[in-house]
Amino acid sequence: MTGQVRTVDGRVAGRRGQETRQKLLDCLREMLSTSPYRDVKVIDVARMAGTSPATFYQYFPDVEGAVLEIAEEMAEDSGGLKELVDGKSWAGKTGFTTSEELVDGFLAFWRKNDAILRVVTLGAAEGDKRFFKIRMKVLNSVAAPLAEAVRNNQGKTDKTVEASAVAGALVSLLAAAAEHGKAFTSWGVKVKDLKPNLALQVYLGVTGKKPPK
Amino acid sequence: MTGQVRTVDGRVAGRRGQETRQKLLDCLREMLSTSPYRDVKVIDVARMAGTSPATFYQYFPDVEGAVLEIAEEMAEDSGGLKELVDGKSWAGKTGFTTSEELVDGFLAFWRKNDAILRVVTLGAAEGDKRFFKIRMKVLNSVAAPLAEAVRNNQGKTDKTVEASAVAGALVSLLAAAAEHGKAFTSWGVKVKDLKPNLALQVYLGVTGKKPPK
DNA sequence: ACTTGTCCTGTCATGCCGTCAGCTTACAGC
DNA sequence: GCTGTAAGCTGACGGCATGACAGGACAAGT
Repeated sequence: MTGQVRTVDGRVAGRRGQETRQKLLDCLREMLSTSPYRDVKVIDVARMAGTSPATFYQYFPDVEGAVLEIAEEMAEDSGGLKELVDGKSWAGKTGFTTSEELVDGFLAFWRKNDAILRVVTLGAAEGDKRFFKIRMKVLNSVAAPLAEAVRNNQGKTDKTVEASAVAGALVSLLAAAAEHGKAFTSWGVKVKDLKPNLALQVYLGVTGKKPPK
Repeated sequence: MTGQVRTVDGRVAGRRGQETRQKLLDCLREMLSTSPYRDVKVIDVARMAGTSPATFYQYFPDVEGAVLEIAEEMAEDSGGLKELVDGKSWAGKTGFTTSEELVDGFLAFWRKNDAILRVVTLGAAEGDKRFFKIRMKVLNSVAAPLAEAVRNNQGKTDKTVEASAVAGALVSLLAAAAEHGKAFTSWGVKVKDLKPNLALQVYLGVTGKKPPK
């Protein structure tokens, strides 16, 4: 699908070129997690990678372009989140374990990619379609199978559109908790209680029942 | 409380100075809602205000400093959100109306200030304490009275800490919906259904019961 | 050794950042 | 009206980031 990796001016990148390119992406990633997005400069990334700004511009149109690259890579990676829901049981105690593992996995994924996800979230909020699409891909990797679970476990009274809405709300809540965990602790939620609380919310949303003790 | 407005180098600002300062803030606000945060430049703000970059630096240390100013102003303004909850009844149909009006008011506030709130949210996520504090002030203007409502309307079994947690989760959901409304519509939630759905969630969270039809 | 195509950097023009000295304006005291 | 003082603003400057280009370094094949 992707064809070959190409430079900005259309040349195909060879082995050495791809290494340099990757190194730049890695350094940018590192940079994003240590500096505010607004302060990330091409020259700093290039320096960190032991190369020159000109080299950076051979492979990426600008910082945003390179960020999109990283974000797309992460979005691919987010496909693995599906396995946290797909084919899992939501019955009784097993169901609550499913919920706990989902919360755990989701938060872990977010924490691992928090720097890049911050930028993606900002871009999406600013109305950039490319970032929006990437964000939806990540959220949908959980929301889609979760909606399916809701459909299978909720009563038959609700319409199909409700299931997606419930799943969306739950995923939004998880994302908010992952991105602003500190807000919850300042609301009196102890760090160790955050995951159980979220797991409870998810279980309630999917099954509509209180979990077994 | 605030004392006088001062320039960066310590002079007190007079009438004309305050006007210029305010004009710069207004233009920055405008700028933020039309350009990505990363691309907002001092020189553009100054040009738009019909002044020079040097003047900008007389009143603000940098773009971030000016943004903080706007954000603090907005945080003050957010105090009005309290009235959406304080002294309202959560009983029966009236209760659901309370919930609807809360959702409506919150979303309206967020929409009105969405540009600055995006930046505040980013800053908070990046770990900046000043932005975090401002964000908490906005969220708490709803979360605090909402927690009180939860305590008054939920059963007596739950501990006090739970009420804050529930209120926090609800407010987080509202913020997510306000900031990423498009995500919900792409999950099949029609624009006109978003507010009723949120109102339902809030009502459920506060009272623990389904609303009367 | 020579050729070819990839890869990187030195250099340059441009433009923004952030600071300073110094000019203008407002105003209070006389 | 004159003058001193502080407020208000800007031109100009060194410094740095951006983005483009030409040309040198390098690897691989002939």
